[in-house]
Amino acid sequence: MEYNFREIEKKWQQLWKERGTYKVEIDPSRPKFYVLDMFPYPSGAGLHVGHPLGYIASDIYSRYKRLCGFNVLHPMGYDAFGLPAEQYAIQTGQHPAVTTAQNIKRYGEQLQLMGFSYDTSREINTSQPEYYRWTQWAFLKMFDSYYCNDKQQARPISELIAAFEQNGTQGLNVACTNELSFTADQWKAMDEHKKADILHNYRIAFQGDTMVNWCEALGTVLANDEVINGFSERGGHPVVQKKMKQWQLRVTAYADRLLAGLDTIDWSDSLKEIQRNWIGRSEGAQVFFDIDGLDEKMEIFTTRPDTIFGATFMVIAPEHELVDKLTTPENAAAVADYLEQTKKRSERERIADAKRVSGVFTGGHCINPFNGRKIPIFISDYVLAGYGTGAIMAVPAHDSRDYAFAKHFGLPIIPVVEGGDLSVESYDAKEGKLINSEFLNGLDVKEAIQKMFAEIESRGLGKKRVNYRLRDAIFSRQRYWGEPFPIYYKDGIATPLREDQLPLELPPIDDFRPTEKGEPPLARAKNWCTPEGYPYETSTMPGFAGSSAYYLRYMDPHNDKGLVSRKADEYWRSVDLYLGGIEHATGHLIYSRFWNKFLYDLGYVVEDEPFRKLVNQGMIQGRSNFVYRISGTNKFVSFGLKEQYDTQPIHVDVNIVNNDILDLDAFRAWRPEFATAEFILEDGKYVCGWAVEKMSKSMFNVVNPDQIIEKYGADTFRMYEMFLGPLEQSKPWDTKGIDGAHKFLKRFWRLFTQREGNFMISDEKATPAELKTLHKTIKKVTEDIANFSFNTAVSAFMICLNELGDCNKREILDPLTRLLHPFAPHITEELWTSALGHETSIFDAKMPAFDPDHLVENSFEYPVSFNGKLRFKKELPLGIPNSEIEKAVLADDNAAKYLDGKTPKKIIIVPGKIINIVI
RNA sequence: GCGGACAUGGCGUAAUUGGUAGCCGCGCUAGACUUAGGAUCUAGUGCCGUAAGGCGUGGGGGUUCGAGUCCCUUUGUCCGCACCA
Repeated sequence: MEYNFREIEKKWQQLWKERGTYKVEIDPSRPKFYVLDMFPYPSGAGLHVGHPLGYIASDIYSRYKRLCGFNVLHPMGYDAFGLPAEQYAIQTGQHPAVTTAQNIKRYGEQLQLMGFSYDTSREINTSQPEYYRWTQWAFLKMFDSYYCNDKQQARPISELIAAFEQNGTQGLNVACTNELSFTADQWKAMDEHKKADILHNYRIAFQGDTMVNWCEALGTVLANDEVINGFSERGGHPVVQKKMKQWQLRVTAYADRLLAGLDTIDWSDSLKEIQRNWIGRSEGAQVFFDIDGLDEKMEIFTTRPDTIFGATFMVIAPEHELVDKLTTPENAAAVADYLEQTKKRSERERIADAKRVSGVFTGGHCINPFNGRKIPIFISDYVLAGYGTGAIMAVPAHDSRDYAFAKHFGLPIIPVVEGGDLSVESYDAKEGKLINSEFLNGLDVKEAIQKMFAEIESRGLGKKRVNYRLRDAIFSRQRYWGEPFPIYYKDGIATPLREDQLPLELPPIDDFRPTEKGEPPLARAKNWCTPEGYPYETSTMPGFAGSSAYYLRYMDPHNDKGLVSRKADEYWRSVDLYLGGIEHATGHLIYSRFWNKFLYDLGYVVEDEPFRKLVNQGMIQGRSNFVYRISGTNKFVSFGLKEQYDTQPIHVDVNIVNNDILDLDAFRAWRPEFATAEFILEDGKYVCGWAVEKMSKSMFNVVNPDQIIEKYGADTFRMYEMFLGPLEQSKPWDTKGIDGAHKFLKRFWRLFTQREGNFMISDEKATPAELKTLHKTIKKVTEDIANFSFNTAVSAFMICLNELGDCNKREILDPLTRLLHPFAPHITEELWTSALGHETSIFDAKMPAFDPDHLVENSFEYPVSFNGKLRFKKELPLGIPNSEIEKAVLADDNAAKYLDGKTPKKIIIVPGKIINIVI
């Protein structure tokens, strides 16, 4: 009986569906385990072989945990709002909802083919009102909250209003955009507009002016992580800086907790490091400098207050608010000119000539508060408006950027730390003795920094302060295909809807472009206003909104009373294993943690961190094939001979190439222009060249899982993807090699059917050797799954079959089938019921237990070839003490010769063998 | 520039975590069965050498009885951040 994978896989996928095999419910009698994949954005191209890598790994883990007795939640869904569907709609007029639904259907079919154990009754789709209602709900909660630094917690905004009425801003320690100061009376005297404005300064979801990444081609703003080197992540369009009023989320309020939380979760060090860098915490001092001739002070941030005696000038960002006041009439023209110049330079250009020094003198001066010296104030775009206070004290002797600036403008350079050669470059190191610094002289840098913190505070010049690189998340997009904000404008004041008015559904429109006035497409919607006629917000939420709390929704996907019920949340708690790509390190994985912590503060969820363990699967790249056309002809020369001709490489569809050998007929049929192609072969074959590239249609290197499954079956596909290499590693897809995995399954099948061609299982007792092989495999595979080392687990199965020969004993095959099930669910399910005769699904079986008794080595050998002098091989029974082994070694003739009368210093013994004898 | 990861046969990789380097698979070679095989099975396959033997984990150095593994140095590849004060 042949291994008919097509029939078997179809049969079981059907049965699983009918029986609802993978449906899970809360079950307090069993421990829970939550395994989640980062849900896909359903693109029009469908899945290629790279996408399922993580899904296969998580499915293996889910099934394994289930077989270990856990109640496993393993859901899947779709991140369905997003730019590509909208871009497609602009081009074709097709409503994004329509194309998205089509794509989801296609994805669902493809996923189904791979035999995943998803509870499909929990499937979610972020673009459906039943789902995004809760995204809007969370937004309302954020709008209605501020962050209290003392309590380290989000609190209702009403508390803050009460505090303002009592004491104004007196004694306030809360997260805010700008430090404001007013009394209770002033607060009470403000009108509604003013109060609303002030509150935006404190809300966790708030509106405010900010420099944004504006993408003209897409007609929308983008978050920092959506911009790559000045181009949009999606589409690769240029992005410029622009000041705009935008909805934002006060992620910065959580910076410290986001940082601290990293120590409590089981993520890779490299990923944690990326997040730490992204948050970019730095300790320093806020210092106020007097401005010569002005009443105001210049606030700066520095991590090196110890170098303040070396500050020979100040630099402010072009966008700094004091620019106008500082500029003296004689410098006005030059300053205006410079500002004009920097405005024109896009972010990209600024990055491109990061090394070019540019700047202009304002004419204004600051007074160094420690030595009273007057120092000039410059404007330069190397100081960023968005970081710190947008102003710095420049210490050219100990900061390379300040050094370059000082050299360029001929400014004085005063060393204040010993070391380095200032004629060549600045000395940036954080070590050495202080000089030229009055009371700091002789101190070590680290001591001096601490001393200065104290001095600055005691002299009332400023405070010790922590600064973050992390910015508040810009939360609005001038686009159609996203969640509408549950906000309307009453007399121009942003007003939230009530919770019972949710969801605010996305209205239908038929033209998806921005309006002529440059408003977002939603402005085209008819009656986009409340029943009273107040207009709704026309921008929509960004891509990360819907994916920030989706893991909570899976716990209780049909609840219409809340995002997740307390009961479901208390049972499922948080994701135990999260699988996905590293590309979400600074986007989704930050926002989700923020979102979860916010809900935690409000008491809606019980866990502070959403993803306990996270594994980043590598990316699967494409392996492109090339043919070599002899220039100006329709003749193609095989790879090995191409040097003899003048050729051009041409991408060829990898699906008509097998093991780098071109299928000539298929090639001629591929495209009309190749119908008459001629070939120069080597050894009768046309060998193609190859290269590793991104998997994409234009490279003709997309391998479709459907085709692989059609040819080899899902079980083979699953095993082969795992066998390809370590899960975390990126690697090119190469179909060649899949035969090995397929051969393994055929051999496995044959063990059950080898005699007569029908299933035939022997009830004979297994030999010790067979048991040893079985238990060795159980041990290895179990450990490998726990370590996410699926490639070595697959190897272990192959070794197991090599060792078993044609053993068809139940005592071996029954546990082996269970062990293999997570990897190859269809074939094992079939064999479990048909060949082994079990009545219940193998998915409800138990993982075989590993018994160390069967692993006992039966002999101790010491084949040693040491320095080419000592050679012997003896067998000793295992389990004897080391002293006995040593005695046996000393009694050996060859060893005696080698030792030549000397006593060995040490005999190095590891289980099963002697490694070395040291004289 | 800063931070991180990696480097092993023709290829993907493995190595009990400091203990016989190259497991498993692909590919290749030879053979068996077969009308045929892109099926199956057997044997071989790191490199040089007929062999004995020698050499081998990017290069150089070190620690150790012993290093793919640890340390220093160097080269190369990939990734993250990038004027972050």
